[in-house]
Amino acid sequence: MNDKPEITAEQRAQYFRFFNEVGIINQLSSTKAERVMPHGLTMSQFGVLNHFMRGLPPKSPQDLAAAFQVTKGAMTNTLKQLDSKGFVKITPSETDGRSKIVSISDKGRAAHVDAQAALAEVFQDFVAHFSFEDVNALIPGLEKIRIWLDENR
Amino acid sequence: MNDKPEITAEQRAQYFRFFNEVGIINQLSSTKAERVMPHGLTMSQFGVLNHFMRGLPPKSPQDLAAAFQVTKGAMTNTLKQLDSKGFVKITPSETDGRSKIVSISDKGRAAHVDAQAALAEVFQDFVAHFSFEDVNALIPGLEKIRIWLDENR
DNA sequence: TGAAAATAGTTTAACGTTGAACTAAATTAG
DNA sequence: CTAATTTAGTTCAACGTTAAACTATTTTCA
Repeated sequence: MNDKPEITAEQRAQYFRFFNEVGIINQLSSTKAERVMPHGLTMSQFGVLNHFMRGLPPKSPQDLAAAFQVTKGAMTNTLKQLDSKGFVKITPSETDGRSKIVSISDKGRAAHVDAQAALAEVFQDFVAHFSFEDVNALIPGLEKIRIWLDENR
Repeated sequence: MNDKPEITAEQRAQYFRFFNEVGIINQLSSTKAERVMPHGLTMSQFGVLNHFMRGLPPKSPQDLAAAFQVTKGAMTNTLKQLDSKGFVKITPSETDGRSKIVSISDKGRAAHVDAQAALAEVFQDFVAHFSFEDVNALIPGLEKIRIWLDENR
């Protein structure tokens, strides 16, 4: 009938299963983490702080949205809350009147330390059950899939 | 200072990275899939139909919530919409006055066929880029982590 | 058997997300 | 140069989720 690559029903079920597992892991882990987060931080907010704490330079909201693969609207929302807590500095770009530059503040750095500690507590058990090698082995495969999904959305 | 298992900052970053990749994959894939879904089906709704199409017997909302690892409230919401579309039958349990029994309807079966076809279209490219073996290799690791997270929420 | 505890399901508020509509500024082309 | 297009950011409605409060049953056990 057609010459497209065919897969069996069992294989299709396994592909589906992959996305199912990913969905449940995401749901359970972020709920678990957010429950212990200090300063009312969400994982999205923590992600932005974490980004800058990794030594990355100030970025525009647009660049942050791209880095985290969320819409501009979602990033506006996240940044608004970080700003209201004084955890980031947002200044207008000097070279582009449409754009802004986001960087982390000292208060944000302190909050990140607290959040990191809270997360470490939660991940204690996880780390005890899943070795670094176990988790690390999964990352290249996940990364390839994530990149492809990003390029083909 | 303490005798808990210590991990390096680099290792902690990799653990964090794992959950990051999972989060992005989940977000991108479900948005992509939901965009082409027929009958206004969400992935949650499709999941329930799919569950029954795999030949599994009728179940209570509670059992479905457990199977999909969502709260009872979320499952109430999903079932309400499937019911309003006539895709499931919901009848009171005959042995327990608190409980109900959910099963798929003929209309639901037909909708699932349509949805499966729409998904197949979307996954066409994905399947072409990621072999069954690639994806399959990730599942046992993900499953172990999902089970642990479920048991330790 | 009767009171207390557990369980099934619903409802509601709060939240983060998408997608679309919108404003304002910058870039591109005729 | 000016008009059309693109880009950065905001706002808003819709949606699915959690958590918590609630009703109605069932189970436990003293």
